[in-house]
Amino acid sequence: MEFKEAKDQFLQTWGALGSQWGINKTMAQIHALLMISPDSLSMEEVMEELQISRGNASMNLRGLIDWGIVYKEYKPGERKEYFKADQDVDSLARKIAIERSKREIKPALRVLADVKNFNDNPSNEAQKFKMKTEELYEFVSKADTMLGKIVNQKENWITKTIMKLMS
Amino acid sequence: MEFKEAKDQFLQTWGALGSQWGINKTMAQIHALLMISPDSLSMEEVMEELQISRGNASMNLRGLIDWGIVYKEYKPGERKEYFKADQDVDSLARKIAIERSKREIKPALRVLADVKNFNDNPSNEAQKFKMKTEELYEFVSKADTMLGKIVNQKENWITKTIMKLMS
DNA sequence: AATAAGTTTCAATAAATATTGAAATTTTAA
DNA sequence: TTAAAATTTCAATATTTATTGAAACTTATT
Repeated sequence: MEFKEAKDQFLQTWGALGSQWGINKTMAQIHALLMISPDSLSMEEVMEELQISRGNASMNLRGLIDWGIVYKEYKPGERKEYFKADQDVDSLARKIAIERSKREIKPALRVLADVKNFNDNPSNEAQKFKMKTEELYEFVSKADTMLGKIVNQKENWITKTIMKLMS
Repeated sequence: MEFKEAKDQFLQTWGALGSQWGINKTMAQIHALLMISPDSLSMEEVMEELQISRGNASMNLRGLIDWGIVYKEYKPGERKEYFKADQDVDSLARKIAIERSKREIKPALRVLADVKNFNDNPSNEAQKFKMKTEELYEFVSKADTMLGKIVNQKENWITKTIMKLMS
């Protein structure tokens, strides 16, 4: 396989993976592109490489900056902005995990906490509901804690986690 | 909050959570509904409760059965089919994890394994690409292993994992 | 074997999401 | 200031994904 071909396939695959794990396709692709680029890239270069519009590039670059995984860079004597990705693979995963917990899991937990305390009602159906929602609340809550624990170990968290799980 | 209201809100929330974690909204809602129901439900009942069409109910029930988290039940003297969910919360999460690994992570890994061995090329860009794709391959591969380890502990895997991560 | 009850399929449609492109805005250099 | 360069915004459009509903099919009953 030639380099150009390999690169394109990589960008496609990483985009698809990203869109399945909570960040959209273009965002994942831009991030991937910046990751593998030796130098920081201008918006033009990103547009060109991924064949996307200016608006799309602008919005998704901002998105990545909001997520804290891409940074702006200014080159001396140059007017335009350049972008570079956080070089650390782990930090991408960590930030996705944190963000998803905040945006999805925590809000869902609040609702679960709420509904499991509905005005009591002695019917069989209501009793089972209470039981199950309590169980689900516990489960989601534990899963969220687990995610936090995995991801908050400072470095090499995947390796560390696997090690601990060996025992 | 009244029971009916609590139930509806629960079904909504669980559906939203599901759709963010790789199973579609209706599927997650049907599963949730079956989980909290004391008795198994007919397709009619599912349609009625969630206000969805027959086709939708049929396809998503089949999907849940394919995933192995919902079962058909036949009541003596009754012609229609009834459905009940696996009562175990853990098994839902376990099956989602297994399925996602199989459908998304493993295929992506195959591509990564492939592209990182492109026909070598001494340019700076190509060298960095090689380095990063190798790194990403390692990362995804470890993450997949970790997911497998977490989920393959037989019972109480979340609790066990949290315990191990405490040390 | 005919018919009614129940289920599945799938083309058509709707809903949700992502992308474009050009006008409006902001920034910088002369 | 002014004007060119760069970026952002957002209504229009395209794409993707989910849902409907009715015809086709399957299964059970008489």
